[in-house]
Amino acid sequence: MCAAKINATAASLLGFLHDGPKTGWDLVAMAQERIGDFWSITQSQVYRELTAMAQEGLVEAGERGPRDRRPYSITAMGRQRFADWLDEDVAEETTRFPLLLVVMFGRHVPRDRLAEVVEQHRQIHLDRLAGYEKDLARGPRDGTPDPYAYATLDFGLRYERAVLDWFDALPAEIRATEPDH
Amino acid sequence: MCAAKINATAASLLGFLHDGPKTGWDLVAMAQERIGDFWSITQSQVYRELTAMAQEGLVEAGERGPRDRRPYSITAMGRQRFADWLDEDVAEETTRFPLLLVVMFGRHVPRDRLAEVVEQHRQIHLDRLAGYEKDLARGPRDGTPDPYAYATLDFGLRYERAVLDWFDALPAEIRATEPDH
DNA sequence: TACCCCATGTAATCAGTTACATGATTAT
DNA sequence: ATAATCATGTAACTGATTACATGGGGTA
Repeated sequence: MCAAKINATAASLLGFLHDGPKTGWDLVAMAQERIGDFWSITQSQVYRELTAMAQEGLVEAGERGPRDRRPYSITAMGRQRFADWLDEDVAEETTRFPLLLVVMFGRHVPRDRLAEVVEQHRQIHLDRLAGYEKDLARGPRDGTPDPYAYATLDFGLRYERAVLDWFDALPAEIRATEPDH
Repeated sequence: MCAAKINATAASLLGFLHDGPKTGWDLVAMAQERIGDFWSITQSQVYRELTAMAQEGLVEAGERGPRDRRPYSITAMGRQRFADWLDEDVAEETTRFPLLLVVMFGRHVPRDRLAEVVEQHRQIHLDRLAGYEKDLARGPRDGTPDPYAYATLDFGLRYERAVLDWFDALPAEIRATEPDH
């Protein structure tokens, strides 16, 4: 009942808790901001993992503060388990890209509809790229450069640029609406 | 109890069934080959979805053939539901990239370990790119060019190239092992 | 006082993964 | 005969998502 492997979501929470106690609410916001672009976490998960980790002794709940805020801090066991997680094999990324499904089944999709969907998603990626570029321009949150955070941002930038290049290279069958005449 | 929304996995199966009856086994292989790179499907899921869709009347099970092969064919209702699915909003892609978590928490990772993990994954992406390039060189499976399949392959190529460029641009703190002297 | 945001938590469901059990057919 | 592969299916579990319920605290 002790050395159960933790999952990446729980590990992330432990990672954030290295910087000091945080409430579930804080962790949700923090995860959204710092890893939300490549690791989605919901509020439900956070509270569940915190409860579970508290039971295992990886984190400790502190006194409830105003508005029922309950800060959790990481324990020595929690640090150990986080280090263990870092020592395990790192899984490959999983991508599930519904748009590519629609494209693959493109011959069953009315041409105008396909072009519409494609254009919608191109816009999404344009917006995401713009967001990343704004983050880049703003620089590190606390002024001190963090090569690790920068590297993940750089990934986002390169990814979105690659996706946009892909959109631009799509053939007319997929990208353009039927000429009307 | 009728118009329940189908999920993307079920929709994909319906998509494949447009080309004629297929068994669960066939569908697993087909999905792996044609959409496996951006939509993972397990054998368990396929059989479960087929059973469920049969109950809803979206597919019909045929006679069992040799080796208990049981071909499913799509029904009119199935075609309709597939078309409905194509008409819904297409969800954004979800990416879960454990390596980026490790990088983000890089300051808690021993330097050599970090470099090791990074190198392992660079190799994975090199291999994937090589695989895609081979697919590209081989051309369409049945000789007839398919712009839709080509577009998804093109995505894979661009994605892997972008990831590799990212690896190459990583700073020494992340990519290089400690110089020993 | 009324309203909005902060904050925690539960319930229900859906989706995905792993592992296993079973038997048929083909090839050696 | 036996091993490998084809083929279907179930069980158990883990993880992720959505929706909802509850109440505190600050502000207009």
